[in-house]
Amino acid sequence: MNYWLVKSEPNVYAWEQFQTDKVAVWDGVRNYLARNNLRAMQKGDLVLFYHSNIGLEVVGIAKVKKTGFPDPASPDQWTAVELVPYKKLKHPVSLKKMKNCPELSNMGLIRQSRLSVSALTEDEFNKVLLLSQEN
DNA sequence: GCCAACGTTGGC
DNA sequence: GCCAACGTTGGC
Repeated sequence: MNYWLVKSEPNVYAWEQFQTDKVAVWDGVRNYLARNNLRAMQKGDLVLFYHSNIGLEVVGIAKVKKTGFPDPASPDQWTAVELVPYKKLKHPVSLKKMKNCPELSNMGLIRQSRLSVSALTEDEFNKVLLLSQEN
């Protein structure tokens, strides 16, 4: 089991829309490191869903439904996956909160904020869930 | 292969 | 709206 974090701008594709859709093709990623992360995803992996630009918080957990397949727009080079909503967090976890948390200082989101798909350790994943229990 | 110029992302 | 960080491009 691996853990990941994906970013989405809520004015482009928000968690609420994702929940309505029940499934989302995660394509359009045009960064090699992010692509490698997409390719490393396994079915059933859990993925934190982060709202960038607006909100700046982790709002839910998604699950990998379909593993890396060719991005329809650029099948030779790029990769897409399919995600389904798994759980909405009880309380969103803000970037500020994560930045203030020493255990999360190595998190991909904080170290390299521009990376759209990053890997998380199990500890980091669990810590974010823990923070989402608090108000 | 280096590096300057430029574009994009995303937090503030 | 600004700017730092990062990736890409292209001239040399």
